[in-house]
Amino acid sequence: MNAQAAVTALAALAQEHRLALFRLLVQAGDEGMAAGRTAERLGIPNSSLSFHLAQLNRAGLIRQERQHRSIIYRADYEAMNGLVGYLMENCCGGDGSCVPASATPACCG
Amino acid sequence: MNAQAAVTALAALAQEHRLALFRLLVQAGDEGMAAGRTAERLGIPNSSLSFHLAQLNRAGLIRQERQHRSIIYRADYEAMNGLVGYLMENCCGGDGSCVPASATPACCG
DNA sequence: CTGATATTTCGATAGAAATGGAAATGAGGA
DNA sequence: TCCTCATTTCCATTTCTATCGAAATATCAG
Repeated sequence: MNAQAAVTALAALAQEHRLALFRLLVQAGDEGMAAGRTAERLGIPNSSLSFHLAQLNRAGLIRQERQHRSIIYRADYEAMNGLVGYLMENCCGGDGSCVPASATPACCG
Repeated sequence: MNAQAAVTALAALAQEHRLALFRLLVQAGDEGMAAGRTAERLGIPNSSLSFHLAQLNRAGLIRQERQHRSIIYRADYEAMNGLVGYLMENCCGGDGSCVPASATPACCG
């Protein structure tokens, strides 16, 4: 994770619909969710949703996979963990007095 | 942490200079850093820096305290932890199969 | 091939955010 | 009080972003 990638990821998340979308996928887990289904759940037009999915994808926060006629989206947990780690990097001077390395945040890792 | 607050916080971090600024303060720890000193470190004009500090402050990610003629800024670790927790909330369906509650990310908490 | 379904691309409009110099504000020292 | 230092506010300009209907693309079933 570098500054540029982190800014891109944070910008992708810094929008009402995209944040809801990402959390929806985080909570959906391995199973993921089809694009159309997320549009239903969030109540926004398909074209808007597609735009937001593209942003999250470009930021590396989600992955897509075609399944029959649908495209299934999944959260990329590794990317999320990397972003969180970047924010907390060397917290309080990085002398280890603050957070033990073992407590580094990680989901599904 | 709610969606609105999270979007505000993420938007505050989704900018090259503000992200660098926030990480600088995270790494500075309890001691914090004066506004002018952060401008020096980041090499940006005071007026720009002040704008960015205000954004982070409005988002609740940093705190300020006057000390003599300077204003010392500090990262708000609790806010950061709250934001991270919000992103990971109910990860993978929230059945606990993914992240044990004890591994919830936390810095200085 | 034809029709149906799922998703993305296009395009125009409207709104929000970053920038930095100059001036204003606020606090402390002599 | 007067001066200096630290920080913020103001302002105009420029650039980036969200929105969503309509049309285009892609996959599959029959």
